[in-house]
Amino acid sequence: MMNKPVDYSLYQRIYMVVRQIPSGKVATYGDIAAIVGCEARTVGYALGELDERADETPWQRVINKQGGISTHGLLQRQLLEAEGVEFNQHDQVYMARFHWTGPDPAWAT
DNA sequence: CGGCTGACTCTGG
DNA sequence: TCCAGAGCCAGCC
Repeated sequence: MMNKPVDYSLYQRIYMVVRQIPSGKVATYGDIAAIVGCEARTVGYALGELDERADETPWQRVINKQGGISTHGLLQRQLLEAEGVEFNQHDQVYMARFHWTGPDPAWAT
């Protein structure tokens, strides 16, 4: 069903995609970037403007490609573990088990 | 309109 | 394996 091309800003689209990540799963900056059509850095910049207290967007589910956390490590890790995401001895998420494989088909634009 | 800032990823040495 | 440089987007003074 063709949704009208909403004039949401790139940042808004990024947040939109992030909210598609189910609890207990994680996605990388590159994944989000590929979906909204921008560079990985831009995704990081967008998330950087979020208030950590803003529960509207599960920013903690977005991690780097290494499966680790770039900054504010502790808080983000705590939140992920609370959702059932496990870390190995390298402080990286078990991507094979928790990596989000993409948006829900029913979501399709 | 110019300049600054910021949660990434890849490549080479 | 560790470190530095490049890439060059969007939003806010």
